[in-house]
Amino acid sequence: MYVTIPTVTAAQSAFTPLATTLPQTAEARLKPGAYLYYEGDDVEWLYQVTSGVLRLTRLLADGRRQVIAFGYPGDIVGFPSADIHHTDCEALTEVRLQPFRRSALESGEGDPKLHNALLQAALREISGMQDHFMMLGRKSASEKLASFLCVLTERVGVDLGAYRSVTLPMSRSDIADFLGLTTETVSRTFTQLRKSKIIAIDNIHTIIVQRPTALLGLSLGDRD
Amino acid sequence: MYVTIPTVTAAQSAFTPLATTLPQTAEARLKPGAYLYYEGDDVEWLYQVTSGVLRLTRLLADGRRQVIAFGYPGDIVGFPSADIHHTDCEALTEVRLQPFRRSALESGEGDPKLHNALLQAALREISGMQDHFMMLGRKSASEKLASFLCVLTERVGVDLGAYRSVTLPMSRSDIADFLGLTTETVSRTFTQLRKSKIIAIDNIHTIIVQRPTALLGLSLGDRD
DNA sequence: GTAGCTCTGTTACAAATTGATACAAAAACC
DNA sequence: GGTTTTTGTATCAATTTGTAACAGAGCTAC
Repeated sequence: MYVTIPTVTAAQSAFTPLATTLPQTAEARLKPGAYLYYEGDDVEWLYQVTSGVLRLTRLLADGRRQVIAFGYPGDIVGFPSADIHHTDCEALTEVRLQPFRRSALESGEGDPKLHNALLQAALREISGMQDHFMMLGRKSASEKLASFLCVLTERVGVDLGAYRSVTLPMSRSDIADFLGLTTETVSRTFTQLRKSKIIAIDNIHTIIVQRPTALLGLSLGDRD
Repeated sequence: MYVTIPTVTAAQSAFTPLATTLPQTAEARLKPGAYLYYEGDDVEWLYQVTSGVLRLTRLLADGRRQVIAFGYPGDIVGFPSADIHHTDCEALTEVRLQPFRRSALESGEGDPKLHNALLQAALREISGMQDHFMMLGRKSASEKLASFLCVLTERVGVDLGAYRSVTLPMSRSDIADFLGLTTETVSRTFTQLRKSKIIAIDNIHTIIVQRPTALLGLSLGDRD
């Protein structure tokens, strides 16, 4: 899951199971904190998230960390490069996954439809990452956090009548490492959004969006 | 072309023409300033850069710009998502290109080897972009510019005996928009590198790397 | 060729944003 | 329930940006 232009991203990423005519491999399950794979591991499987949330990270030698993506239902994770994984992948919640053999992407023998679905997912991944470049390189702290909350709200938010609620299973430092900020800046920006009554913080992992239009405006760069 | 860990990136990206048993489509040529495609165009072709340099950009509604990548010899550009291009692509120099029909990537009929080569290029693209996330999100201005110069030096630098020279066909603002900085910061950082005798600036588009090891150190986060 | 113009790049200084540090409060974990 | 970890907030510092002035390269017209 990547973030820049909330409405566009949200629309295309609804959960659709990948089409295949073959019998599916049995579903995999992960408990919170469990790792699906590590950077450097050989790639044997790709996975489509069925339920729950994954976190993909990369580390620099000096300990700096970048969260590459969060894996939400419908997302495909585990694309190989030179046969190996290039991120760590950890479950943030209970996660259910549909595994696909790497050969389903790379050889296409057996099931051309599945092959094409995985290829299209890889191409969508490239486009989504390009969006995220814009976010990391050119957006301010408040634009970044507003974009993040907008996309999550549209994609996995719950309708509460007047408002909308969204659950954030990740920590503040996960959000910071995803958006290229420090945890303090994330915290400060949450507080600003709360004080301007755009959001309410029900508890640390539950945000109520009170003024979605204002949040969208902020994400697009309207001045506070 | 993406940038984070100089040595790794440089090694894998030497120019290798994609293997195909079919007759090749005639080479395409672009003059400096010519556009290969625009954001929103239908994708009919992918291209491998044979010689010259391309610049891929995305724009935000308010005019902010992100340079997504520079296309150097060996790079594949034009991966579609939802059938359309998601960046503008302009030639910075005279460019020669080998076109491949989009169907060579997507259907694979005709030439399985070419299909696989294009797929592997797409997967390398994903990994390269993940590297670049780290750069945009977690590196300082001097680390960014040092990384950029390191990668370019290794990939397209010219050996001058003791030193190494590299040509930068792009403008300072292109570099800024690639690294998520302002042109002033890029300019100031060039000056710092010059004053500390790590590089010399022969002319605006030609850099001499005098102390490659110091440059590599800077790119990895060693304190000035 | 060259005078004048435009665009790009450099530099200095002020301002703003973000980051670092410290500590209190809240939450999560045994 | 006590300990550890995470989060929030404040203050201060550092980095980066914004502004502005100027230098210089390249282009055009003459």
